Amino acid sequence: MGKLTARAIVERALEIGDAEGLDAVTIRRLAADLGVTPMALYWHFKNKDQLLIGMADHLILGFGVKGGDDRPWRDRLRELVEGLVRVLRTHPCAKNVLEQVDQGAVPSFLAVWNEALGLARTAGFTVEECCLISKYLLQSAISIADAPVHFRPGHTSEEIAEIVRVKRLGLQSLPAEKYPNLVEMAGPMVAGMTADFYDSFGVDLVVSGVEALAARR
Amino acid sequence: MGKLTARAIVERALEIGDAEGLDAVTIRRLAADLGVTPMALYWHFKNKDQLLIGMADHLILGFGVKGGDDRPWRDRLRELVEGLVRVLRTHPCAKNVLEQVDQGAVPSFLAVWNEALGLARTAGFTVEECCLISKYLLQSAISIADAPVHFRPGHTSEEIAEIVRVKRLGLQSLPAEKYPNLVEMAGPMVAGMTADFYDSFGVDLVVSGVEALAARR
DNA sequence: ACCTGAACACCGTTCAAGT
DNA sequence: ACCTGAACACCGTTCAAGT
Repeated sequence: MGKLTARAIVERALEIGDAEGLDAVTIRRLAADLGVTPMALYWHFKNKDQLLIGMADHLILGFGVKGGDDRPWRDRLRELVEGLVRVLRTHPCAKNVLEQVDQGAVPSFLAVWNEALGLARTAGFTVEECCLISKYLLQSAISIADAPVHFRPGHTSEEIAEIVRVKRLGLQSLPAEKYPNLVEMAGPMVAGMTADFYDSFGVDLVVSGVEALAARR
Repeated sequence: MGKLTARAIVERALEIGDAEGLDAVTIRRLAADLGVTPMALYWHFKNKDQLLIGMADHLILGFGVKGGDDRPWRDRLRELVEGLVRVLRTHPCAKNVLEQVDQGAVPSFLAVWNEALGLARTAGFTVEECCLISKYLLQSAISIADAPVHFRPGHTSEEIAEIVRVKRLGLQSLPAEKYPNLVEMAGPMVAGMTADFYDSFGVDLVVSGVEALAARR
């Protein structure tokens, strides 16, 4: 039968987190799902923080950083952000996991960070600027990947439609004289767009900022 | 004596969160600090989520959104992001609070969001683009405001120096062949920079992206 | 209106013990 | 090496009751 391994634990934890939210990922609940005592998990992970780090690492491992090639840094930067967004997008709880974790303790995240640093460096920025830019790039990818309600798996389309409806009503019932733009754009705001739009326009937005500053020096 | 009011509760909660981290903000701990029974808080806030919303609202209330004036949207956009960053910077737990909260339930946050939407609209973006851009702008401001260790109040400079030292060692002891850039730049990476650098360069980065895309249409 | 007391169902985690 | 059992110190929250 499925042996209790660190990997199996992490994967089950991600399933729960994706389907029911990260709050549902509890040592006790997770153990019950795995048919095991809560304490059994402590043999594989020192504590819950380490489990979360394991989850974060597993998330990003799906995105293998391909090291140096000889294309211009703009292309490689765009590819990095696009790839990261695409991978994170497959897990609804990705943003939550990465927020709760000490990112410096996640090996696969460090690999991406290292790559971003290198790219910024070859773009000609100062060391301090590279630090800020690399952090900013990863953070932006995470927030862009944090999809609106629609893409969540594990929900029927009726459930999703209902969630969207409630959210839209919430915005539309706001005082229109205080938040005119929000009320007016409530529909599109809440509707979310296709993942493609997010990927291309969102990534454009982030990458363009870096390119603009690079061109300015 | 200081009466128990929603405002007093929120302010005490923010003090605890800033000084000891948001995890330390617990209904029971907060009540104890206020010299009151845990249940007393439930009269003023329906549950802990509402308390967090109150905290988030209090954070951003310090930043009054000044509505329409006639300057070009670029200037107003930059001012918006700068102002938001500056206000959030005063509270170490700001990012954490805003992450945990349903931002659509925070009135003062909605006001900023509404303003950002309007600015994006006058910049000539489509409705969908405005939605993405406004979310992105606020999210970026939050992440830029999330200062490196240095600015934290409530710590002596020795304590801060120690924290930085540990963090730097953590990076430097990484395998240099796997994360060459991280190891090399560990110093500046962890050192953090002056708030001014963050404010100007960070805000530049974000705003430049929007400007570049606006110019492209 | 505003607060307390006692209770409930949950947490993460430790520690000794089993195989 | 890998897992269990019992216990500890915490949570958020409800509900009835006090003033």
